Amino acid sequence: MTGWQDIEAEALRRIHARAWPPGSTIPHEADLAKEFGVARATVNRALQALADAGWLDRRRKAGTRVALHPVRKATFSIPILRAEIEGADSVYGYRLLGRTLEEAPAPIAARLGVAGALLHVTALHLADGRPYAHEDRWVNVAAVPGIMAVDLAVASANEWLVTHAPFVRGDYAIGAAAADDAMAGVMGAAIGAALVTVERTTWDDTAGITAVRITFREGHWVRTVI
Amino acid sequence: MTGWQDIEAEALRRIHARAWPPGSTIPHEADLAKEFGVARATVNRALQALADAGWLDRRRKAGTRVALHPVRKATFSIPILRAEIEGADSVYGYRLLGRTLEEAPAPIAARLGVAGALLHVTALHLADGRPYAHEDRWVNVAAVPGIMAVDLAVASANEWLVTHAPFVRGDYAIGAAAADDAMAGVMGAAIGAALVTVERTTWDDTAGITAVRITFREGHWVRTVI
DNA sequence: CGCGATATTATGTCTGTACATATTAACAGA
DNA sequence: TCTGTTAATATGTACAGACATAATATCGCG
Repeated sequence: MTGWQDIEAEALRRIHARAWPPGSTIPHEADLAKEFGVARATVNRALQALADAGWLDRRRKAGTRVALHPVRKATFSIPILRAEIEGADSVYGYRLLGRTLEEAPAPIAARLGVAGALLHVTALHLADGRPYAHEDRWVNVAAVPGIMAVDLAVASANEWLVTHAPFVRGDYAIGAAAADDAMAGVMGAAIGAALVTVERTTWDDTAGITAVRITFREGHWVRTVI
Repeated sequence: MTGWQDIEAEALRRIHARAWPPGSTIPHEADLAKEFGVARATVNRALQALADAGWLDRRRKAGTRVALHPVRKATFSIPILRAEIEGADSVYGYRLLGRTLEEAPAPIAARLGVAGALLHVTALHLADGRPYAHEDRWVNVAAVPGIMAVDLAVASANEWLVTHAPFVRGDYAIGAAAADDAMAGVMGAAIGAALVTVERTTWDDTAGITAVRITFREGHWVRTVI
């Protein structure tokens, strides 16, 4: 019982065992430092980690309280589709379906905060030669002009953007959409099948970068651990 | 430029500005400490936060490298449905549809690691009197026997479990399901509508606690910021 | 008893030093 | 030139002490 990670684990055990019940104030850092025979800074480090994870609420002077309802979080990594497909031991494939410079629908233009023509890219991502995800993307070429020189028949817009267009904020949503004729056709799904759909928009310091809608194959689930 | 948060912000600015490009090693902590006129521990604290957020990879001796592809994470809070509905300024309502003690389907029994009868609860969560989410839940009564005494006609199983059954791990998945006759009827959705479906299973130290499937109303999206 | 001012105090942060650990660099020998 | 051993070193951690900040406790007065 010497390191901050040991102390973190013991504190978490006491929370789970209800020795420190939800809503209650736990012993002070100085007291816990005495109990464990370590420096106060070491206790502080351990409790900081638990607070970051949502188990504790901490305020100067007010003390440290076990969160009443620990806000449980589910964290999904936003993978590059290639990594996701290859990570499942499948062979990744990519097919560009369309690439135009055109005005985006009003909601997307509003979201990206741009007027004028955007690069519109549609593509298919394959796993073992079969459709895995359909991508429908709008890119603000004023923000990332370099993409105009990229051969999107061989490399997906996302893979290029990940390395050339760092974003400072984004939004992300998961929904469900019924496959219409076109989507059912391109994805090899039943007409009307419920497909997981992800929408993501990213911004850099000054402008919207890209808005994308990804529609996954029938039966796809987005999974994580809590 | 004195506190660890200032240093964190400046480091992040350099990452975004590509002064420290992806894959490259950044200056050593000791050097940055000299540059900023602070203690090395202060630089360490700032870089730790950036590493926790995924911007940096750090190894003893090897130094600190800007993540090649920062793994972006989307973090969703797993709210109590009442809080979610009330948080959207709607009136929360709850209706118990069914409560039985019976054997669970094999996959669920396997997942919870239990044999024998489980408490099976179905319920409807309402927003402004209209269906918001349908809940289909299995509870391992051997793990949480107290639930047998709970009047689930007035309080949802989840609200009781949150305060009485802390879990130490869980899994979480978001998918899409087409509304069949029964679901369309109870949710007031079109038959065949694509509905966002969440499945969650939680375990305590020794056993599975509960497995739940929540089907949201038509048009529901799970949203967060990156 | 209630309110405002002051004192106290628990967490947040910073510093400097020391030691631990994992990784890279350097060196010697085959 | 390659391999194994040793040395050097950058981050990880711990300690002790100090100061800052925000919140609670205490005290005095009307």
